[in-house]
Parts: sequence; structure tokens; C-alpha cells
Amino acid sequence: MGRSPCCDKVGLKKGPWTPEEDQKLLAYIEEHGHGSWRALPAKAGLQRCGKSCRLRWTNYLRPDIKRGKFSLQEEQTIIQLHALLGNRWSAIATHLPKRTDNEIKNYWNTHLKKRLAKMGIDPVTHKPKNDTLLSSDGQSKNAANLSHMAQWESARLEAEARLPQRSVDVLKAWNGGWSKSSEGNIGNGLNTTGIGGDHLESPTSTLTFSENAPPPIMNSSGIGGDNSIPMIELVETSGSSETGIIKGEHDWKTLGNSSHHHHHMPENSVSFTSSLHHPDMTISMEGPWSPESLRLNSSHIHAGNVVEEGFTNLLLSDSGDRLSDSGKESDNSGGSGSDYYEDNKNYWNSILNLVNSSPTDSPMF
DNA sequence: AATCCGAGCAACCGCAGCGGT
DNA sequence: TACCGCTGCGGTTGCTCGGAT
Repeated sequence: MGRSPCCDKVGLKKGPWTPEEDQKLLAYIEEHGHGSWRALPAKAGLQRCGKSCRLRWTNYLRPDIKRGKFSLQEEQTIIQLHALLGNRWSAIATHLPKRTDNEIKNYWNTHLKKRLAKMGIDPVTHKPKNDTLLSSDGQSKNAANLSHMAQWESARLEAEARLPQRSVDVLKAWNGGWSKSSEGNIGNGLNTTGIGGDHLESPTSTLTFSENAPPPIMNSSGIGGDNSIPMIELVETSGSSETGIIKGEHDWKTLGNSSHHHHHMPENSVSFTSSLHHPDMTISMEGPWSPESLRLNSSHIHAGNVVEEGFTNLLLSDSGDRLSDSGKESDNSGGSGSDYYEDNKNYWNSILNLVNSSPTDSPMF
């Protein structure tokens, strides 16, 4: 794989951009669009490599960038998403209006990480550090720390409650082909690079899930091995209540490739909302659990990205591929499958307990 | 006033992945 | 299938600025 030599070329300027350079770049892109970044500098009369131009544009010159202090809401969003996604800044950036991944990354590293550390929360795992909260006999050290913990967990709950593990499992199954991640972050098969591109900027998403069990698990090859989610249709509604309903045989078999197993979906209900550039996309699922019955409702949304983005939101999981063909959990992360489910259960129970015993809107930051 | 030092942030670097040939 | 070009991403660097000494 040939490395792009653009930045190695001699004679190309590096370092801070001058206002003149900014002006040239801005003027060129406004008139022609960026097209090929590699070719752009010469056309725009810039002594820069294309990479540098792209970076300058995406991180600074783009007209839709908001600069300045992060709001409380933005901070919480970053923290919550970081708890789910880890250092996937570009994915996090798609949830913050007009913020760039670079800015979010910097903000995390310079502000939020330190703040969490101060609170005794491990900024990597987003869990309270043992030595901070517990003494050797497991008793809490002091009430302040416990309060921090409760507040933090409460905020974390907000994020994670939007993403029940089982829904993640379902979507993993839908998507199929999850890869393992050495760092414990997701390695899903979805292409996220199209998210947050020129047409999609600031989704915030929630997922709600009924108490009933979600569908059984697909095999690992899943549906749509090309990472698409072909069973979903997006209907442009422009604010009307009109929705497109896709109905068909309530049988997964009709949707995927012929190799996967036949599973019937139990009754279930899913509601997914996402606010994008022009928010309020709603995906709701009613009746028999089957992707055919997904009902999508959106307005002013770049349709191609919406579906992908929406499901990427659902795929925010730190678990790897734990699903097997038969729907049982499989073990490929070092622990047994039952350990995983036990841990998961305990985890959710602890979060729910914390939330039940603490104010939901307690100011943390 | 000069120097030091840390925080904040813009920009760079290298890698991975994708599409085209 | 292998190679190449290109883009995007995340980690890191290094410059700037402001506060402390």
C-alpha cells in the first residue's frame, strides 16, 4: 500500500496557516468544492499538501463549525459517548453539532479526562477507581466519593440506557460480521466513514426498548454481509406524519443471504430516535420483531447516511462478537459466555440501582 | 521585567481501509 | 489477487499564551 507522499515533498509549507492561505483555500472550495484534496493545493495556488488543506478545512475553515466553549450538554454528551465508544472521536463528533473530532479530542484530553480523574473515575474505563471509592474491606471511603460515583453512574446510565446490550446484540446480528477489537471497543462491520460527512452533522440518538426479549440471534455472517442494512427503507416525510412501512413475511430468512438460519422473531417493540442536521428522525418498530416492519420517519435527512448512522448509534458497544449462530453467546473474549452475561447483568443491575437511588438530573459538571 | 511552566489547541504523522486498476 | 492512490482517523507534537515565581 503506497503511502501518500504529499507531505514528504520538499518545498511544501508546513506549520500554521496564514490568513492569506486560508483565504485562498476558502475561496477555492467555495467556488469549486474540494474535489480531490491531492490536486487542490496546486489548483488553489497553495504551497501545501492536500492533507494539510483537508485538515485546515475540516477543522477550521468549514463554515459550519462552532468554536468556543463547550456547553454543559456537550460535555455530558462527550463523556457519555466516550464511555460507549472510547476514543472514536469522529463517531463522537457526529453527535455534537458543529464540533470537529479534533476539537473534541483536544477537549477531552485537556479538560474532561482530568476532571474525571479528579473525581476518581478512570477516564479509560469510565468506572470508579477501586482505590478511590473503596477501602480494603470494600467499604466506601467517604460520602463525597460515593456521591460522585452515583452522579457519574447516573450520567452514564443515561447513555447506556439508550443502548441496552440486547439491542446491540440484535443489531450486531443484523449487521453481521462483527470483528473483535483488541481494545475492547467495538469492531463492527459498519462503515462509519460516511457518517458526519458533508451531509450529516449532529445526530443525537436515543434508543428505547421494550421489556420483551429482542429477537434471537442471527448467525455471524448475518444479514447484509456487505454491511448494508438493506431491509430498511427511509421515507422522506418533510415533517408530515406520513411514514413508510415496510412489511413482509415476518421471517428473517427472507432478508438475508440464503446461508443463515431461519429465525422467527418474537413480538417486540423498538423505538429509535435521532436528531440530525434537521432532527427528528424516528425509527419505530411495531408488531412482530422483524426488520420488514421497521417504520422510518424522517425529514430533511440525508437518507443514505441516516440509516447507517442510526444503526451505528445502536452499535455502540464495548463488547466484541459474542454471538453465535444459534443465538447463544459465544466466548471469544477470554471469559466464558455465561460470565459475560452474568457480568452484563450485574452491570446493569448496579447501574439501575444507582439511578433508582440518586437524582436523575444531578449536576455533575 | 524576565523567566519558567503548564494548559490549550492547531497541525502533523503514520496507519488503516476502501475503491479502482 | 496484488498493487496503488487517496482519504479519514486517532495519536502525538510543538507552538502560543497566560499565569506564577
